[in-house]
Amino acid sequence: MSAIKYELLHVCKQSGARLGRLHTPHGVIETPIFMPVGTQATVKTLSPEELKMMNAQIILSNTYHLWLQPGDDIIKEAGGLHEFMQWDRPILTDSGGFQVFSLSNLRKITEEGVYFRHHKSGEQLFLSPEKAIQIQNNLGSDIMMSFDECVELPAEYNYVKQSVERTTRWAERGLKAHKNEKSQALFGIVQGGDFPDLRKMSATELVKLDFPGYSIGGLSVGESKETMYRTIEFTIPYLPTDKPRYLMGVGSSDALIEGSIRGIDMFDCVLPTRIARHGTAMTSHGRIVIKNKQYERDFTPLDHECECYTCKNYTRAYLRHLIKAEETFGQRLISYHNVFFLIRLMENVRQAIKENRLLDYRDEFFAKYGFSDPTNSRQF
RNA sequence: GGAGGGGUAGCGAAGUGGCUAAACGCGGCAGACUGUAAAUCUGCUCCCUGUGGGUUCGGCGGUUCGAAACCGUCCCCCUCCA
Repeated sequence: MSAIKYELLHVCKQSGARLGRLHTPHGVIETPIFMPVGTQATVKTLSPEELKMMNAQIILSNTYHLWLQPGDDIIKEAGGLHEFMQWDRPILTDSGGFQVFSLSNLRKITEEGVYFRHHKSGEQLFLSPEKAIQIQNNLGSDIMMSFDECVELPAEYNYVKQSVERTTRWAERGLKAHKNEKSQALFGIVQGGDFPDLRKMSATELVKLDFPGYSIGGLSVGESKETMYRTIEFTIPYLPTDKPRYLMGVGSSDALIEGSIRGIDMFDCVLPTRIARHGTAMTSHGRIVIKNKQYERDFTPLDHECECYTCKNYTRAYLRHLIKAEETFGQRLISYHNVFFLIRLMENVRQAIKENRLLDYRDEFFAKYGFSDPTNSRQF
């Protein structure tokens, strides 16, 4: 009895993309979907009300960060993460596996788990597959991730092979440690770098363990878009069609569309909120760096075709001013717009799947975006 | 009127004979950002431009092989005493 249930509603006749519904303890989400990231129990600068206004259906949070601060025991005592942060819709938590990658110079991997050195205090920390599950059980997320190693690309075949085997063993250990199977679903994470046989091995071994959903990890970590798409293509066939597939850490608009076409159901990414804070907006006509001088006297909206709160009320000149003056309101307005933009994009993708025209939609979107070279991610 | 301190690139501020077109900070202009060590990081910022050239350190005139730095003089600013 799994805590979640995936319902495949329709397959796009033109592209093969999947339209679905994922039933979770905190509600139903429509897939393919983009999940905004709220690492420290908040999507940076945005309130739960604002996320609801833009129709965010599920958000992501992080085991590693909440374990260190404020501590998962405190969140459990608060009544769980939903209650603690006042978000009553579904939450997915990452396991800390990405921190094995992003904090690579501060950690040491062993079979038992990973030793981290706290980046500020220098304190010695240890995270294991069991510990990651226990923390997520305390957080009470709807969907939890197995503790994995996210390997940087390019990588040595032999290293990736032993890493994948270890990640699979860790997944099995996590499954055994999981206490709340009825209220929380645990996903397995497929690794294997850009090697077809290792991805196959990873996927088939995890599928044997019968997880309620599968993530594809280890992508968007330095490889080309071409490699990423190819890797998705040769991984997906080994995943069951009656379970959700989650492509971890991917959130540029082109990759959301291309991923959906290849059968991905869920995406998450810090990109929209991070670049917003740094003064860049995603628009239907391409990325614009709002802090650039050319917008100094531009009294038009960020995106003429956008209906978000920011675009309905404020000008580029004002947003540029706020960002340059380091006013947090500017970061909020652009974060709001960027997340809205990706959520709306996925609504359009779902509609296109329903109408069996996702490939046409992709071409229209790319043409308008000013996208000419599909291997050049910089335009997104 | 007397005593002292100071004038360096858009601003602040190092530098007191060659390694200085001149540290550093700010500002400015660009770029990056993909399961968030990220309101962060990187580059450029006298002029023309090729890893080449041309003009600079208040003005003018000297000393020296060589000066932003030493000397003379003029201009301007600040502090204290009258």
